[in-house]
Amino acid sequence: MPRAGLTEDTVVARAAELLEGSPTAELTLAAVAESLGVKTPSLYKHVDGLPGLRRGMMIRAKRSLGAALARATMGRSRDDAVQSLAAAYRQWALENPAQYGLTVSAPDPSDDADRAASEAALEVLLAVLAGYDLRGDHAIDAARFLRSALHGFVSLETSGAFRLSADLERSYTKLIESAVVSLSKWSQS
Amino acid sequence: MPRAGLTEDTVVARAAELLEGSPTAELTLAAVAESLGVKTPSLYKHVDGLPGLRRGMMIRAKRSLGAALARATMGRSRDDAVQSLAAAYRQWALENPAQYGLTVSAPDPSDDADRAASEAALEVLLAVLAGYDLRGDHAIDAARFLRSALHGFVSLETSGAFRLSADLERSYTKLIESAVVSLSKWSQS
DNA sequence: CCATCGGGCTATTGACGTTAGCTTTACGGC
DNA sequence: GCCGTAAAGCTAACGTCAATAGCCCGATGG
Repeated sequence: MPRAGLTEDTVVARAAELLEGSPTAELTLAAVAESLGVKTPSLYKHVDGLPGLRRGMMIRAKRSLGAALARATMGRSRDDAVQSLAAAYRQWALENPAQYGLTVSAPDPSDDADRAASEAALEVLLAVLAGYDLRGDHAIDAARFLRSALHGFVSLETSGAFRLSADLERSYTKLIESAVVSLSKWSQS
Repeated sequence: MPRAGLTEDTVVARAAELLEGSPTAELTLAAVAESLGVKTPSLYKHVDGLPGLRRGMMIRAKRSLGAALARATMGRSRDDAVQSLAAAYRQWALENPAQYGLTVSAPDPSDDADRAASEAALEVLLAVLAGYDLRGDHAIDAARFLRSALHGFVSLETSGAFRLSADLERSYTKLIESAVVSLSKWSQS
């Protein structure tokens, strides 16, 4: 009998696929194992139980989102950068709706990998805001403002809370437009 | 042996308490039953299993939030109403952080009680926005905008995502201030 | 005082997470 | 090529929990 040849990455990746496949159903170790052609206890060789699997998926998702944001803002600044960041943020969430929720969870301060992934994503946002020359508390307020706007819209959209048929693209564009105006108004330069 | 004298309301209410008591731990029928001094199967006389319990908590939470918002906006209009609504929204979420997540879930169209509770809360927001005389798509965009801002901030705050020590009150106030400015700019009157 | 309704119980089943301990595969050193 | 070892995957077993079936008895109305 040949071996399955699993690694932590393959297990976590498959779990993420299953989660996207049926976002309503609860993710179970049994389902992941079966999908990999393996018995449940074997997963414990690669992942520290269900909590470990969830943690793996969370970090994976945060890294992926952070990378997408970084890609979107390279070579751009100010309003241009904010709009590109906002578009990438929403696009990633729509492509990975089930994983999006994982990216929001506050990082465990004692978990280095988690902290690093979370901070990397946050850095992108702060780098973009740096273009507006905001100092001290103003910078913090602006970061919270932008995060709230992005997360709020995307979270409501992916959870199906926007039920009217009106164009979501336009609503989002207007939201970002307004945010940009506010940022510019707060800007020192 | 005297009876416990349970009703659906007492069961759901106790479940909500337990959820607030330890938001991390998963809510279990066994825990609810034990907390009520009753065996697990007895709960099925009042609640349709775990899904039914969750549904009950969700509707309860939506109603409570909707009522708080309605109270906050009575006798107010425009910026005054928006600010009062925003404060009430955040306050409710901070007082019921674990239940807050339940209020966001999109209503099941086939569940009348759920739909009614969700729409009642939405009505409050629409009533407030009516003061700005927004027509058609503009009204929808504005509703989405305001909801996104409120939910985004509150959701990030209750999940512990804002880790810097800077004053959250001030950040929220500025967020709402900016939102109000945008609404006024879109207003026809 | 009795009949009925229903609230709470016991017993049981099945799914799942988790641990312990075994088997066997793959691989490095000789 | 051969062997020793680390680890991958397995079986067996246990505990927890959701859920269903069926019973008992407490409460209430006539």
